[in-house]
Amino acid sequence: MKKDEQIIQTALKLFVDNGFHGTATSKIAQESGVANGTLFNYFATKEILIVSIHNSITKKMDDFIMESLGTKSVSKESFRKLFLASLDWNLNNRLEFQYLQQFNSSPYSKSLMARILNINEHPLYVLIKNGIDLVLLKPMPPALIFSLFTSQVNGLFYYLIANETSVENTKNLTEQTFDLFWNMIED
Amino acid sequence: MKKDEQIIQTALKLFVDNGFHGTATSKIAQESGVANGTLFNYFATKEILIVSIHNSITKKMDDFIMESLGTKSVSKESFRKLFLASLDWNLNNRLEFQYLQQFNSSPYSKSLMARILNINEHPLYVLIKNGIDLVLLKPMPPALIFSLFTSQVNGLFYYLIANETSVENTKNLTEQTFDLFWNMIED
Amino acid sequence: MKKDEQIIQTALKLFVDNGFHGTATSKIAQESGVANGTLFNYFATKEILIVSIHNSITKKMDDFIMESLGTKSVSKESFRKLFLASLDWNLNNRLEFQYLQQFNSSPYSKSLMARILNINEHPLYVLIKNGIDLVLLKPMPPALIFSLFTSQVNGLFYYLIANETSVENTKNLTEQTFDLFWNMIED
Amino acid sequence: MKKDEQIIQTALKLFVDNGFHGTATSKIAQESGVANGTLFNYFATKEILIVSIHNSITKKMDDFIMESLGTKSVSKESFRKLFLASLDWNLNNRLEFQYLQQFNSSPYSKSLMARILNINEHPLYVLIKNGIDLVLLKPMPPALIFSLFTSQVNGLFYYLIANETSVENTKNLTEQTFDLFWNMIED
DNA sequence: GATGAATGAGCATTCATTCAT
DNA sequence: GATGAATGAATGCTCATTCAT
Repeated sequence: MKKDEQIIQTALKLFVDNGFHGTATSKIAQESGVANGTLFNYFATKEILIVSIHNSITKKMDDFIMESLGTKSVSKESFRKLFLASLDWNLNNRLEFQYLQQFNSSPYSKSLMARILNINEHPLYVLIKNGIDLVLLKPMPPALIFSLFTSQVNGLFYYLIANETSVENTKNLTEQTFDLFWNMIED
Repeated sequence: MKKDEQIIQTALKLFVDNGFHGTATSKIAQESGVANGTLFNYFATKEILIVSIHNSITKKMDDFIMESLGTKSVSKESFRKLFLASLDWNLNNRLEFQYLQQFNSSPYSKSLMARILNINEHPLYVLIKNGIDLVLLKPMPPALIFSLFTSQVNGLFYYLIANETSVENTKNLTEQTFDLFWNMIED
Repeated sequence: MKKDEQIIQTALKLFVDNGFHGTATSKIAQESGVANGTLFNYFATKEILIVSIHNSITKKMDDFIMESLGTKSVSKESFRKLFLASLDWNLNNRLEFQYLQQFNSSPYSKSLMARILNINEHPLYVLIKNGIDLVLLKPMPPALIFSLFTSQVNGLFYYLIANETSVENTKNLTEQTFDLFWNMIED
Repeated sequence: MKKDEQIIQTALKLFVDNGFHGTATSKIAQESGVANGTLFNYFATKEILIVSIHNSITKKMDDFIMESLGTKSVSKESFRKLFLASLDWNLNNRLEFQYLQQFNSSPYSKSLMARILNINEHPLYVLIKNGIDLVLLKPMPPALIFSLFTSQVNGLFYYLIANETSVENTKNLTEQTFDLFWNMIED
C-alpha cells in the first residue's frame, strides 16, 4: 500500500476510536510506520488529512453504488439495487460510516475542501425525478423522497447493527423494508 | 437564570459552532459572565460539562414528547402525536439537535455518565409493541419499526431545513409524510 | 480542642503525608471541620500556617527536653538525660519529627517568622561549654560536640525506626549508644 | 553538555533555591536554554525529572565513594577512606546534598522510580559486617553502626558548613572526628 | 523524499485568597 | 466570628507544525 493510503487507513481507525481531537498526528505517524514529519509531506495539515479521508471515503462509496446500479433505467428494480447497495456499503464499511457521521457533525464539514455532493447530479436524485415525471412515483418534492430513501436505509442499518442477525434474515428484512418503502412512494 | 444553566446554554452554542475541541473552557466562562475557575465549581471537568449538556437536552426533549403524547391509547392518533412532537422539537431546538448529533458521534457518548435510554421503556417502543399485539401494525420486529419511525422523522426534518418553506406547507408535508409512514406500517 | 490547634493538628498530618504543595488549604479546612474562609481567620496565609506549625512543634519539643533535664548540673547524668529525652521525643512524635525534616529542607525554613534557635542559648550547648571548661569533656569546639551529639541521637533514631524492636531492647541499645558517645567525648 | 544533563543541572539549582513547587517547569526550560515543550521530550513529567535528578546524584555519589575506597580490605584504613570520601563529597557537592535532603523529606521519595539503595549490598555495610565477624569491631547490630557512621559524617559536615574554617583545620578536625568514631566502634 | 528533535502557542485545571452575607 | 461561592493568576502538559540533517 502506498504511504498516503496507509496513513489514511491508520488515521481513519484512530479518528473513529478516539475522535479528531483525541488523535495526535504523532500517533497516526507512529502507527503508520512513518516519522512525524513524513505525515506532513503527504498532508500539509491535520485538517487536510481529515478532509482527505472524508473525500476518499465518499468517492469510494459513490463508486461502489454507481457500479452496483448498472443501467439507469427508471424502474423499481433500479431503486431496489440502490437501496441494497447503500445498505451493503454501510454494513461492510462500518468504520467509514462512523467516520462520515463524525465528520458531518464536526466543524470540519464546513471546510471548503470537502467534496461537495450536488444533490441534483446524484444518480438517486435523477432517478427519483424521472420517476415522478413518468408518474411511476407519487407527486412529491423529489428532494423529500431522496431524504426519506436515505433515512429508510439508515433506519434499517441502525436496526441491523443493534440486532445482529443471520445473513439470510438480514436479506429478508432488507427486501421487506425496501418493499414497504416502495409501496410508500409509488404512485 | 441560575449560573449552571447559564453556562450550559453558553457552552451549547459554542460547542455547536466550534466543536468540543475548538471551544476553550475559558471562552465558555467568559461568555457566561463568570470567572475561569467558577466554571469548574459547577462542572468539575470539561467532559462532565459536555455530558451534562447532553443529559439536560435529552431530559427536556423526553419531557416535551411525553407531554405532547398525553393519553397512551394505542391508536393512529397517538403515533401521529409522537411524530409531530418529535419533528416539532427538532425544528424548534436545532441547536440542541445538532448538539446531540455531535455528541453521539463523539467519543464522549461512551461516557458512563450519559443518560442511558433503555429502548424497552421508551413510550414509542411500548406503543409499537402494543400495536403489533393488537394487530394494528404489521408483524415486524418492534425495534425495526421504532428505528424506521425515527429515521422517517429525521428524513423529513433534513428536507425541511434544507428547503425552508412556509409554516402551512411544512404542516401539510408533515401530515402527508406521516400518512405515508402510517400506511407503511399498519397491518 | 480550640480551632487553631485543631487546624494545626490536621494540617500537620496532611503536610507530612502529602507535602506542602500537595495539601490544599481547602482540604485542611474540610478535614478540620471548618469552612474554607475560616482557616484564614486564624492563619492569614498558608505560609503563616506552615511556619506556625513549625514553631508550635519546636516549642513543645524544647519544653519537653528542658523539663526532662531538671537540674542543670554539669555531669554525665545531665548529658544522659538530654540524650534520652531527645530520643524519646523523636520516637513519640514521629509525625512532628518528619514535619521538621520537611520544613527544614524547604524554602519556608528561610521565613523570617520561624523561631530562631540561637545555639549559644541552647541548654545542651551551655552544658557542653561548661563541661569543656571543667575539663570534663575533650577540648574540642563545643559546636562540633553539639552537632555530633544531635547526629548520634538521630543515627540511633533512624536505626530504631527502621528496625522496630522491643521496648526493653530499645532501652538497652539507647544506654549502650549513649555510653559509646560519652566515652567518645569525655576527656 | 548534552541537553538532558543541562536540564538536570539547571533544575537542581532551581529546586534547591525555590523548592519543587516554587520552580515552574517553564522556568527550568528557559534557564536551560530550551523551549517549554523540549523539557518534556527529555522528562515526560515534572515528577520524573525530580526523581531523575535524585537518581543521577546518588549514582554519581556512589561511584565517587566506591572509587575512593579502592581495595575492600577490612581495616581501619578502609573505614577512614570511606569517612573522608563521604565528607568530601558532601563538602564538594553541597547543592546535591541539599537536594537529597529535600527529596528525601518530600512525597517524591516514595516514587517507585527512585533508585533503591539496598543497605545489605552497600560497601560500608559489608565492611562493617566483616569487621564484626573478624572481631575488629564491637559486637553491635551492623545496621546501627552503619547509621552511626553516616550520622557522624553528617554531624561533622553540619559543623563545618556552619563554621567555615581553613582547609588545614578542616582536615585536622576530620581526622580527629574519625579517630573518635573509630575508638567508639573498635573492639 | 524521510527523519525526529525542537518549538511554543494554547488549554484544562488548581488553589490560595477574598468578601458579601 | 463563620461561611462558601467566586475569583483569576499560575502551571503542567499537549501537540500540530517546522526544518536542519
